[in-house]
Formats: sequence, structure tokens, C-alpha cells
Amino acid sequence: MSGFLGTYNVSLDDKGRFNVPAKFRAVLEREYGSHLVVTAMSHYLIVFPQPEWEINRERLKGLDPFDKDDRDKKRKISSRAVECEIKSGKILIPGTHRDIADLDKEVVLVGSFESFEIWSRKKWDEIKDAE
Amino acid sequence: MSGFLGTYNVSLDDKGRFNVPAKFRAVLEREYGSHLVVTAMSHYLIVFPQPEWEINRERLKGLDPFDKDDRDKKRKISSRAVECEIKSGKILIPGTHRDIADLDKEVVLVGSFESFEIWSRKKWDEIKDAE
DNA sequence: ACACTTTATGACACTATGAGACACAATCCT
DNA sequence: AGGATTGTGTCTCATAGTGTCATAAAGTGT
Repeated sequence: MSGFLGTYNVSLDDKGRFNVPAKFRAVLEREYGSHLVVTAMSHYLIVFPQPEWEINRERLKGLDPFDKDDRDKKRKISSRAVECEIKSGKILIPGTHRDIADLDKEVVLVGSFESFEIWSRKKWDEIKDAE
Repeated sequence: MSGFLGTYNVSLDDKGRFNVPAKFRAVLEREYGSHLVVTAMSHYLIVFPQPEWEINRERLKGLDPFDKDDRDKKRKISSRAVECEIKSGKILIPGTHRDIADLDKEVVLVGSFESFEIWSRKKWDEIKDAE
């Protein structure tokens, strides 16, 4: 109902996974499912439940695969995304995406209603009070 | 479900093949099959699963065979297309097409929902951050 | 405040994946 | 035919990803 709320400090295990906080897990179980799409912004990642992501995708369906502008538009979105799944309560962020967002052990999850974000603790500390 | 997503650095073996990333392979197995059509754009290749290619072909059928622009577009697409198949988990890009896209050892696969693209690492690095 | 339940961390063994290599088959080219 | 080039099957190894458990920490009810 109320979506992803709050800020959580979590830590990645030796393989780059983290436990989804119980509150977030509850949202996923109630409203969505275990399939997620993670997309990279410059300094952080956004995690969409698959059904939310699907809404974006629908808008891109009609585009012409042989038209340059249409392709560019699609590529920009799809190239930075990756499908993930919650397995044994954990999510693995692929290495490529960990690198983009510069994640090390300490990361911060930030709820944003129908999606949530993943920040490195360092970057988050820098921006959280700014504005 | 969500099509080809993400960016993968892969390397061609001594014969010009590459392993299809597991995520892409899963999409192909779930939604399409192992038959592909590869077509060359100016600086990269586009790989369509055969069923997707068929859909686009239907679209091109609507074009006017006596209109110059329409003919040009059709010719451009058909003349540079080639059928490929995944064999032992790998795709071989024919030499002709490797040349067109200027592929050497390091290539980048870029998902684009119902198709994916093959770039030389060099070209990709040039354009990936550009707008 | 206590026992009990749930949640998060870290560790470890195991599996899957992608790179590279090599032998072999098919095709092409005079 | 013979040799070069192009394509195919298969194997090994390092690394990335997965399942599971023990322990620690946090949260819940009485």
C-alpha cells in the first residue's frame, strides 16, 4: 500500500549480496514479487519491482528498431538496467553495477515509494544533508 | 519478460565467436529460440531473435515498392542481414559482419529490449556517455 | 526485564559462467 | 588435389554467483 519508505544501512557479503530489509521484503511480497530490475544512475542504483518497470517498458514498445533516434532512446534505458531476483532473501548486485555506483561493503537503501535506491554509504553521507 | 537488458563486455575467441551471456541466453530460451538474425548498422550490429525479425519484416511489407526512400530502407536492412544460430552456447559473427562493425577481440553487447547490439569496445566507449 | 521470535551478518562449500585453447570439419580458391 | 581460411565441438581454469548455516543483533509480547 504505502510503498518503500525509510533509510537502511546494510552491508554486502563477500559476494556482493545484501539482505533485503524486512520492511522492503514485506512490500515486495504484498504488492509485487521477487523479480526486480536494477538500473544505474551516475552515483547510485534504482531498484524497481518488475511490474513497475514494465510500465516504463510499455512506453517504448512501439518504437522503430531501424530508426536511429528510437534506438538511441531505447538503448539509453536498457543498457543501464539489469534483471535481478531475490534469492534466499538476498539480492546480488552484479559486479558491473556495483562498480558504476561505486559500492563497497557499506551501502544505504533509500525508499522512494514504488522503487528504492542503493547508495554507497560514502556518497550518501555526502548528499543526504546537502540541498 | 523484460527482454535484453544490460551491458556486457565479452571477448571473441580465436575464431570470432563469443559466449552469449547467461542473462541473454535465458531470455532467448524463455521467449524465443536459438535462431537469430544479425544486421549491420553503420557502426554496430543488431541481433534479433528470429521471431522479432519476423515482426519487423511484416512492418516493412507495408512499404511502397515503387517509392525510392522506401526501397532504400528495405534494401539497406535486407542486404546487410545474415542468419545466425547459437551453437554450444556461442554465436559466431561472420567475418564480413565483423569487418563492417570493426570488431576486434573486445566487444560490448548492449541490450535493447527485444533485440541487442554488438559494438566494438572502442566505438562503444566513444558513444556511451555522449548524448 | 525476561524469554522468544525475527532479522541481519559473515562464512563456507558448491555450482555456473566466460575466457581461452586446441583439435577437427567444412568450405573456398586456384 | 592441396593448402588456406572459416567454422564447430569440447575441455580446462579462474572467477562470479548461489544455497545454507551459525552466530549476533534487534524487535515483540507478556
